[in-house]
Parts: sequence; structure tokens; C-alpha cells
Amino acid sequence: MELNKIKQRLELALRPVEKPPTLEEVLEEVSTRGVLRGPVDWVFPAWMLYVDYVVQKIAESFQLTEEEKAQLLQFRHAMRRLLLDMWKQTKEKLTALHKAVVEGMFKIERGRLYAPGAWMYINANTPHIKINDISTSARFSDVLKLPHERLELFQLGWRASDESQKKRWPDMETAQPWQVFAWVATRYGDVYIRAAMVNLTHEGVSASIHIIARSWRHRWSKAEAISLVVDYLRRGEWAPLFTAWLGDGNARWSKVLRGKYILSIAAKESWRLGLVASTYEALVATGREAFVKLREAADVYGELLDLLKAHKWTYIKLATDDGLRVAYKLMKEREKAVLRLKESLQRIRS
DNA sequence: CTCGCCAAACGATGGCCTAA
DNA sequence: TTAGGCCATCGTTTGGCGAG
Repeated sequence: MELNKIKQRLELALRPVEKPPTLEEVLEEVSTRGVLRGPVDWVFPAWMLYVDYVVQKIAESFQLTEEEKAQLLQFRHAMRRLLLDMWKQTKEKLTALHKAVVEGMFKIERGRLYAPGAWMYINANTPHIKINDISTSARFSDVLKLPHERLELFQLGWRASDESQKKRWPDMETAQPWQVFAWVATRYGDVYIRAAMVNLTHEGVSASIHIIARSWRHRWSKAEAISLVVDYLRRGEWAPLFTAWLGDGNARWSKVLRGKYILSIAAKESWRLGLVASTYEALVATGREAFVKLREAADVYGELLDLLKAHKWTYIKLATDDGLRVAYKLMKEREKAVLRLKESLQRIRS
């Protein structure tokens, strides 16, 4: 990436925030994009706000013992600590990088920009920095309390999609806060959490964290998991597909809003799933009925996803609920109108 | 306005390294 | 041997655009 653009992104990342994030804004982002993006001083408070909100909601909505509630609060504390440290390190590194770029005190070598005190990747599509030495251990309670055979179906779906096969334990890295909770709810127990990296996207930074579930062992390889998901689906069991879709599913808002029902998941292994929709998508099913099946398969998991405001879950609900779809359309139109208003105001001012 | 395509943008995958 | 950290690449997603 050219230097000017890198400078621009650093400025975007470091720009001052007029007002701290509100819960409404944060939930809006999570339920439409899934990822939190913006200036450094917005993104990290936003993450923390989200974590606080979710932990409180879980404590209210699920039947938990006092011990489990205490455990949740400890989890929140650990996440908060991690995010604070990550915030600090990100700010320091990006500030050092920006200063160096402005003053011309840097060198570019092997796709990296080196500054006194920090360096960043600039060769990759998205420039990013690595976060070092920030990790924590915690416990996450079994909030879903599903019978083991049901839980395992959900685990299988995650394994077939986003869950990595890198270690002996199940793990995942994500920049989407809702995924942290959605995944860890199926891999409860001891978790090791690590601050991974910060991307400089064109809309500000996004922060990803890495979680390892230490109370579980891998049971399936990627390929096994995928073919098992398909086997279950053929036998009419949609639960594994549900979490597989949460991981790799394609959320195409515009299509659902127009009344098109296409259930597709990422195509890395599309041939395993039979029908191929395009180079990148495997068509799993079409029609409103398929989304209804997914929604039903969610069961108590759906309650968690509701409070997480997971964007992919919103998508499933949109697809199955005509009233909701109409409301969503109206909301989007209102947003556009507000946006237009803001733009013209800005024109008048300048 | 709708559809389908395309490429930039994004971020996940997974190998390698090292210290304990 | 394994837990944790570092690194680079490449597959997927999304928004934008042109055609119908």
C-alpha cells in the first residue's frame, strides 16, 4: 500500500472521538455488520460496552447459579482488562507509526513499515499491527445447559466453519464480538484469550482476538466435520448447519429484503455440499422454508443470539418473519434519509 | 429499479519459531 | 513436548457499477 494511503488510515484510526460510543450504536453495528470498526478511541470502549451488556443480559436471561454468575463477572473482568491493555498498546503503536510517517523517520523493509517503537505490516491487503503479550485466562459458564448430544451438534457446525484446527484444542480468532460469545457458549469451561491484531480498515480499526477452549479436545478434522454436517442435514437434522452457517454463512441482506431466499455457505469445500451456487458459494437450500428450519434448529441457542444481536441471526429472523422484514426496510430508509440530511447540512456549512 | 459481476477490502488459516 | 508468539498468504465478502 502506498505511503499516502497508510498515512490516511493512521489518521483515520487516531482521529479524536467527539463522543463515546453508545450502546445503541454498538448494537446497531453488531446487528448489521458484526464487526466493530472506527477510531481506536471508539472501537475499544465499544467492545467493552458490548461485553458488559452481554454479560449482564446473560445473567438476567438464563437460569444460573450464584457461582456461575460470579464466573461470568470474572470473565467480564478478564475481557475488560484485555481490551484495556489492547487499547493502550494499539494507541501507542499507531501513534508512534503516525509520528514516524509525518517526520519521515521510518524505513520500509520486507513489506513492513518500521518506526522507532513500532512496526506494521503494509504488504497485506489490509495494513495491520500485531498485538503482543496480552493474554488472559478465564472460565465461561455453561449458559445454554443443553444435553450433550444437542450441544455437540452445534459444536460440529462451528468446527465445520470458523473453528480452527491449529491446536489440540478448539480455537477461533474473530473481530466480531458476538462470535466470541456465540462460540464460547458451545465451548464453555476454561478459556485462554489473547489479543491478536488490529487492522487498519478504510473505516477505522478493527480488533481481533483469539480464544482457545481448554476444556475440550478436537473430535473431528475439518473435512470430517463438513461431511458430518451434510449427513445430518440429509437425515433432517439442521442444528449443525445452523452453527456452520453462523460461521461461514453468507449474509446477503439485499437478497432477503427483496424476498429471495438463498441459503448458502462459504465454498472452500463447496463440492462437499453438493450444489454449487457460484465459485465462492455452496447452495445449501433455497426458499423461506430452509430459513424456518434453521430458526427452529436454534432452540435455546436462539435466545442467546437474540441478546447478542448477532447480525447473521438477525438475517435468519428477517428471512422468516415478514413483519420484521418490513420494519427493517423502513428503518434502513429512515437511516438513508438522515444520512442525506447530514450530507446536505455539511454542504451548507462548507 | 433489479440483477449479476467484479475487484478491492477484509480477515482467517495455518505453518514456523522458541522458550520452558 | 507443548504453550504461546510470530508471520505471510490466500480465500471470502461486500459494495459498487454497468447493463438490461
